[in-house]
Order: sequence, then C-alpha cells, then structure tokens
Amino acid sequence: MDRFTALADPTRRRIVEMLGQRAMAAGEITAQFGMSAPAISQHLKVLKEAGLVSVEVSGQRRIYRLDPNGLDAFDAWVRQVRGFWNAGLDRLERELTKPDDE
Amino acid sequence: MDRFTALADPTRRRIVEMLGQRAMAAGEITAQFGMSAPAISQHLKVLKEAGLVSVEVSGQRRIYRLDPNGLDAFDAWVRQVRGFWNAGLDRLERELTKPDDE
DNA sequence: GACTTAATTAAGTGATCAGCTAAATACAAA
DNA sequence: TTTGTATTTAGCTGATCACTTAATTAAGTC
Repeated sequence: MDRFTALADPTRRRIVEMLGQRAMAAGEITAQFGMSAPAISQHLKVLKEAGLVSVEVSGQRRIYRLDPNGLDAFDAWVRQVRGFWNAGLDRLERELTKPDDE
Repeated sequence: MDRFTALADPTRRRIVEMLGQRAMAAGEITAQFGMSAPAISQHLKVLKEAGLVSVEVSGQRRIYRLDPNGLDAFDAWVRQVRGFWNAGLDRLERELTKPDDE
C-alpha cells in the first residue's frame, strides 16, 4: 500500500495529524478513537509501511512518531505536478482566475 | 469521495500529472491508458467532484484541466501537519537525526 | 433523417479494505 | 510463575472500489 493510499483513510489522517503534534504510544492513540485496539494497530502498521510514521519500542509500549520524510515525498509530488502546471500554457487563465497567488 | 481518496488511485494520479502539463480531452486521456473509456470517465468524475480538475464542454468534447485550488488544499494539509511537527517537542530529536533541514 | 464520434450513465463482478472478536506475543509486577 | 497490561496477529464479514460490457446522450457529418 503506497503513501497516497495510506492517507486516503480519515482515521489514518487523524493519526498523522496527532503525531504531527507529539509522539504517542499506540494505546494513547487508540484512546482518541471509538474503535478497537486492533483496528488502530492495523492503521499504524499501514502508516509505518508507508514510511509516514516510525516506531520505537519502549518496554511494553510502542511509541509512534511522525516520519517527516514520508510527508516530504508527498509534498514533492504536489509541487512537481503544480510545477508542470505553472510552466504550462494554462498559466494565463490561472492568473485571470486567481491573481493573488504566491 | 474526498480529495485524499481521489488521489489514492494511481490511474487518477497519472491523470492529474498529465493535466499538470496541459489540458486534455477525455478521449485523449483515455488513449494514454490501456483501459476502457468508461473507466477513465469515472476517474475523471471522481477527480472533478474532488475539486482537482475542471471540465469545459467544447462541442462533443470535454476538455479537462487541472484545478490548482484542489492541489493547494491538499498541499496545505501536508504543510500544516509538518508545521505542527516542526513546532513540537520532537524538534530536538529531529535536529539530531536530520541536521541539514531547510 | 441516418450514421459516426465523443463521452457518459447503468448494471454487474472480483478484489481490496476497514472494522470486528478471539487468540497470541511480550513485557512488567506481584 | 501467575496475573495483568500493551500491542499485535489471525480470521472473518460487510462495504467500497476499480474495472468490465451494454445502453444512452449529445454533437458533428453526410
């Protein structure tokens, strides 16, 4: 499952948002949702495999934290597409419809 | 179907990439894929409803173009999450693991 | 009007996914 | 080593999704 698909799910997106603020243990994350622990665990697995979060084992807890590199790659794609778009012929129309850019 | 889910599909992502370079008719897009016209049409519908592309009817053709606002909103989410992360307590560790940032 | 071209809508199907409960693993505490 | 706590793995199920072919809408051409 790729990075984009990983972020398609709203629960996983909320997890990423939460980890953007601070690192959290799996159980701590679970407590924020009305959902079973296995469900969250699976979501965390997906995010981990997508390179969006990393885990640190601490005793019987797993501390999850945001992996900013994962988000970087995501951002890079957007920039690239928009870069092409900026360079394209559509630029004229863009300046007409949204002049207060950048 | 939200913006994130719309971009989860690789075919739709490729369409967005293509439209980033120039506006294209539906049939023109279909020709780039080994896939039926209805399949592409459905993908375009999803992208349109997600605010990622716009359509202009020109005779019997539908010209699709990238809607940069959609990508902006998308990008904004990524930046916001990373922004929180940059401001968070994890910053110390971040500077240790990736000192050459920004 | 009849035919072709461009594209969409309709209806169906196999695959994937997000959630569940139950069971397993692993560490901590007693 | 028994019990409890934190988390994951296994197995199941209903829902959603990405395709398909067939039918439909709409516009250009003869």
